[in-house]
Amino acid sequence: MRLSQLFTKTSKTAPADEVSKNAQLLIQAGFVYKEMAGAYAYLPLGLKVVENIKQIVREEMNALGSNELIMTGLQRKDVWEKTGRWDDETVDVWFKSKLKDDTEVGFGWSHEEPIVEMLKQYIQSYKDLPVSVYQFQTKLRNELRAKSGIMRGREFVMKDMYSFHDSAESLEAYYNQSIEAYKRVFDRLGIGEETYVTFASGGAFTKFSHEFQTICDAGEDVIYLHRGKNIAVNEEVIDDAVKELGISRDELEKVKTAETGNIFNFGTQKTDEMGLHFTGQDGTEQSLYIGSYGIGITRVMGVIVEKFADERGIVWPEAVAPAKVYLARLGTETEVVRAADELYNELTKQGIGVLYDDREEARPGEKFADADLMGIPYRVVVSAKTVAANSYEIKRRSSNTKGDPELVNQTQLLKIMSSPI
RNA sequence: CGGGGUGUAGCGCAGCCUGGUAGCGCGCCGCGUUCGGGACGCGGAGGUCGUGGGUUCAAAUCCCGCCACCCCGACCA
Repeated sequence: MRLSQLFTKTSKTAPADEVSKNAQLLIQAGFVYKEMAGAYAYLPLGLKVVENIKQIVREEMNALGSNELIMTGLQRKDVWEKTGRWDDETVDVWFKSKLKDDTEVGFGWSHEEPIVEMLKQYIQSYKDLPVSVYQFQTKLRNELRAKSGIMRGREFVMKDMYSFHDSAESLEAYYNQSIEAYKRVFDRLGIGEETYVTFASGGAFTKFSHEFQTICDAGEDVIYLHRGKNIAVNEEVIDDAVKELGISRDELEKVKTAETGNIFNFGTQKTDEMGLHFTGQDGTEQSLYIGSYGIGITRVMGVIVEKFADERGIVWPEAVAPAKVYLARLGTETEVVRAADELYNELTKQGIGVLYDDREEARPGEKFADADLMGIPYRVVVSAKTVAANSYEIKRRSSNTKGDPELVNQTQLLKIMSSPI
């Protein structure tokens, strides 16, 4: 992508009405636009990040044998009434409206009930099971108060997966597989080491559910952590968990975290309430077991910004960055332009994402500052100097890599660029 | 939803206390000089001062209502 064609601009000043680091930087760098409190539009660069995160999640969900689909934003009242969750007293985040003929409809804050209802049409026999489906959906929740930028909004993108089984054992096996899949997701997103499978309140069927909690000061949760034993417990169930797991509270470290994912065993309650059954091998009607598995896509994006940003701006892990390299062209001399264009074409041809700063009016300092603010992993400079030396200058963005920019030839550059993430 | 704070140019702000021609920086447009870490000079454009009402000869400024945004708390199957 050429910056000269990108309509967004960076700003030297952070927006005054945002306090959270993620919203400030994402707005400053032109990744998101705030439409209203708790609702952000994703601009080209921000959208690229969202899509990169989604793609990683998609690959891992597909590897679990799950089927991607997309449910509707508008939802039926009667479907939710079956489980008593249409009631505003029970679910206090509903956005509701009416059709022209006065039929009440809800805006999807979750999709469990509609998916169960939908699957009644397709699941009748044990031969149809197990089934796993997932989607990336914009969830709409009428939160009393939006906060923390894109980490806690009224409109956000979530991956939600649901699995359906003919036995508790089948569900449990899949549940455990999904834990491993989630770990791979967070590893690939670059926050695996800081994300803990955490015991949390379970609900009707199991004593505990599992949350994926990422250490983050801007998060809303508090967990108790034993890094050595890799045990994490949400504050809300700490007393129960200490008893259950036979650990002492004193050996646990208290840390602030953001809930980036959660998985939940529903047992058969919801399918029974909604009348989703199957015929077993013995010809009798039996109850289905459901698991539900969420990952907050846009929240993950916010957490990544919060965790890695430094005083110069965002620092994206390579796997989610909107581009792998920021190509800064300094100068407008014919040979400089030619060299930069050629490199841009070559990198693009090789499938390497490039943000090409071909702006004629921007001075070097401005380009460097933008490269830093946008958090692109590599910065490559093409200038009269580098052309004369028949080389390119390359520098990593990440704050933990020290050292000045180095000059490399095209072969070396391409080798670095195509190296595994 | 309770408490607190803030709304003035695209962005960041001053002006309000003490009413009297709406200002600064960044950004934007034009010309010139510059050109490796957000350059400089000259010229220029851009404003329902959140909104509705009230007081006054006169309101960005004083009073009342409303709206929006932010923070703390509560809430977060």
